[in-house]
Amino acid sequence: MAETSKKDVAKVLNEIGTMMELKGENPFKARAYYNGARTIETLTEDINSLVESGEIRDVKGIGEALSEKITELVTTGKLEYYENLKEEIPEGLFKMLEIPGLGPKKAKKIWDDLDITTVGELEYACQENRLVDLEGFGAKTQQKTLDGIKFIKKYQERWLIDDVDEASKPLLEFVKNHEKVIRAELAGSLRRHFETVKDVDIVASCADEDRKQIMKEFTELSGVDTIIGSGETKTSIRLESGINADLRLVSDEQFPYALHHFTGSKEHNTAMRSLAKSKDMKMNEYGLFQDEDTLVVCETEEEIFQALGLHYIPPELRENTGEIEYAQNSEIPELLKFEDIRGVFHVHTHYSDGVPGIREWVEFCIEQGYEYLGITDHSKSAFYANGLESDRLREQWNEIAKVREEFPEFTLFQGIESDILPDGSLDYDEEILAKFDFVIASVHSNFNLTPEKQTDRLIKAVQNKYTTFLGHPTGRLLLARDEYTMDLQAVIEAAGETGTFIEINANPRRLDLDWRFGKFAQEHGIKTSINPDAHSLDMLDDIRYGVGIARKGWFTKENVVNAQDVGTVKELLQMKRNE
DNA sequence: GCCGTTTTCGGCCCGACTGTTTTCAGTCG
Repeated sequence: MAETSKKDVAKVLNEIGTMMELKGENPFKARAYYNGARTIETLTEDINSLVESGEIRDVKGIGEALSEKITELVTTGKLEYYENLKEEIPEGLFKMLEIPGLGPKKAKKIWDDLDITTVGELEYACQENRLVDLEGFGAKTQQKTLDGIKFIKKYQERWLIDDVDEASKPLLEFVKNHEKVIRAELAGSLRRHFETVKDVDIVASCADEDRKQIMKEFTELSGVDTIIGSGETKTSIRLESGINADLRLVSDEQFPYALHHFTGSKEHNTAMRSLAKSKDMKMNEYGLFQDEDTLVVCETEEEIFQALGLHYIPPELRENTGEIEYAQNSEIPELLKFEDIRGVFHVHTHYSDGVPGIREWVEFCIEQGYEYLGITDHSKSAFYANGLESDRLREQWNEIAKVREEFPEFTLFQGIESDILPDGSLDYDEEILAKFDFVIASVHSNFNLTPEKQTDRLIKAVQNKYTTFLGHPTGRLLLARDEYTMDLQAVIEAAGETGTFIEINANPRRLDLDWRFGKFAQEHGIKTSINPDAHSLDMLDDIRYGVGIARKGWFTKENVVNAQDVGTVKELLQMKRNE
């Protein structure tokens, strides 16, 4: 049977929702499909077993109709209802919805009245001035559509987190240090440490009379390419890098509510407003209100949560994946912090494809305040990365021995990033593997095996007694390549059973393990490690992004190997081999 | 289409902004 992943199911449900809107169905019906998609996407249980046992019907948000459709999809790999809908709706309409300012209603109108079904035809129709005559459309809408088409052609929608993070720093510094600004914070998906980010969001408070001046100076900062829009409450700019940034100014009284609102996620906010409503309160970006319009005064975000009977929810957890229920029961765990990180695994040297030498790495780690380092160059199958054959391996081991003598206070672990071959074996024999203090096993080739074979491959790799860590488990390259198709949950379960750790690769292109599996992994006894996969000294700082993703995955310090002291780490690295 | 500690029917988060209108619909976050 072909394995249907949660992602596949969510994608189908989302598309059904969109198609319903394009057909002009009851919008709440469409929303039920969107909600269902999100629910499935964030399930921690295995969808196949939920369907098999019929428990899928008990999941909140999945009713009679959705459970039947999901069951058909999972058991047969197809869904007739969806196939039929797709017959009705032209594919190009989906692309049309990516145009800013163009939603399902307008797309439907364009399709119905002009019989246009692709972005290309739409562009042509705008140039021929044919949109202006449509009911509810006008000259401005037509021009905006044309601009929007240009925009999606020219700019990508999302950025890697490090690019936006860098772009945000001078902006935030300017706003925070502005003499007229009272408080300022980052908001948006950057504050939530989402793996990709759309733009920089900054929320700040000031006196009403100072708004104009602050906004003006914000648009005049160096690096600003275009002013997209500027009012007294919101200013949007585009930086020379192509990244957009929004500054919102509110009164200091409104600041905590605005900060919470613009931090999101949208789904978290929706759930929070529902909760407020159930307590006869109303929540929006200006405040939390009871008895119609009496403000529940809160100085900070913490107090807003408190007013709703909730434990504080860190921004990283605000994805509506159960954090509100946990907060109601005061079960939000103490998440990993950057300061907890005590050592580093997974760096490359010039022996394979890295830049620094071994001594250079050790000196830099000591300078950064770390207590230990585990070097991992590529193994012999990684020809593209100058992987180490056994003679060069011995050369490296000799140098490691020397450096260890030079720095007796620092612990240098001798590791390797071993390729997982297509059959699941590692690419050195046991005799050599036993000489490493630890092994990171990673897939670097043959990404397109069948899901069954890929899953078996990874399970066999984690079952190898020498595999200490599974490296970048999903294999995704953000904004560039999807994850391998396989059953990651089965791999995580196998890792849990064998005492294998799973890294969080902190490289901003990877951020892998995907945070969505963090809770599931911990429930299966998995420890992680925040590994920079650094090829140069400056990449060591990527650990920050890895910590963000670990927090997003609900990881606590105790489940993070490189947050432990060196004595504990030595024991952890030996544990699996001694069994 | 989903849901229910006042409900199995009648709701379903909220407000700004834009552009189209002359009181509102659609889009967005």
